[in-house]
Amino acid sequence: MKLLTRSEEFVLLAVWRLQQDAYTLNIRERISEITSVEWSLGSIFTPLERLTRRRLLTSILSGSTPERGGRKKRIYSLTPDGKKALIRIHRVEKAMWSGLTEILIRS
Amino acid sequence: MKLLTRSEEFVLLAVWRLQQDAYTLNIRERISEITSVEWSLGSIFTPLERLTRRRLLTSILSGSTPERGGRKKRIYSLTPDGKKALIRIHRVEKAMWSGLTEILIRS
DNA sequence: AGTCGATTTCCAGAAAATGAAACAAATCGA
DNA sequence: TCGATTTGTTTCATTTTCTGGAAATCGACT
Repeated sequence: MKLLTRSEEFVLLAVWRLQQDAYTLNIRERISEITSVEWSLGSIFTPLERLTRRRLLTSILSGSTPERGGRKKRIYSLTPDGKKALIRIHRVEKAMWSGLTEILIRS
Repeated sequence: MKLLTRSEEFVLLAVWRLQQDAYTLNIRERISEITSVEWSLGSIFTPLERLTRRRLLTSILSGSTPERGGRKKRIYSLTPDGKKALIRIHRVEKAMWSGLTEILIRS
């Protein structure tokens, strides 16, 4: 199985963190905040779609909220495979950085 | 400035770790080992080229070794910008994972 | 010269990322 | 009720990256 790309990883992490608030616009905002980079809608929606197709994510259409413009949101959530993929990339990243962190940052 | 892609990150880390032994074939082997995934030559060479073009890496042609077939290797090394990029992605990853690591792995 | 082996470099097709625009549905106010 | 406004999703064309494999290099050996 392939490793997650960067945006796949970020999208999965944001979904995990946002729980029942995990819909496209929120996910994008969260990722933009944390990375200090502007992410366009396409850059979030494309991986969301792909991850759903591969069954690392599922989604349901929520009821609409009574705010102005508050239409139905598509709420995403992690599948067991999504969690596994996150755990795997986390392990690989850790191994890849092992021993280098302190040295690099001090140098 | 853009964030590093996954393969860019891995390539930079491998170069950093391998020091004077950081040439294409070695880099590929190292990354394949740690990730448990087969990386083709193209998958390593392409980011090496791109990172060099962007001045996150430099390279020199080493003297050849006296083994049979031992032609000159191209040895890569990190530039200050390369180190900065690594530090940056590390910070972002840390923020992105903050608080989630234990929960995810236990769940 | 010819062959072998280590290594680099090129290339074409596939996949992913990007930015912008189109589409949809709910609310509000005149 | 109708149009303007707001929140949200989806589509699309273009560019950038990734991928696997094949070709080109070049030193060493015979």
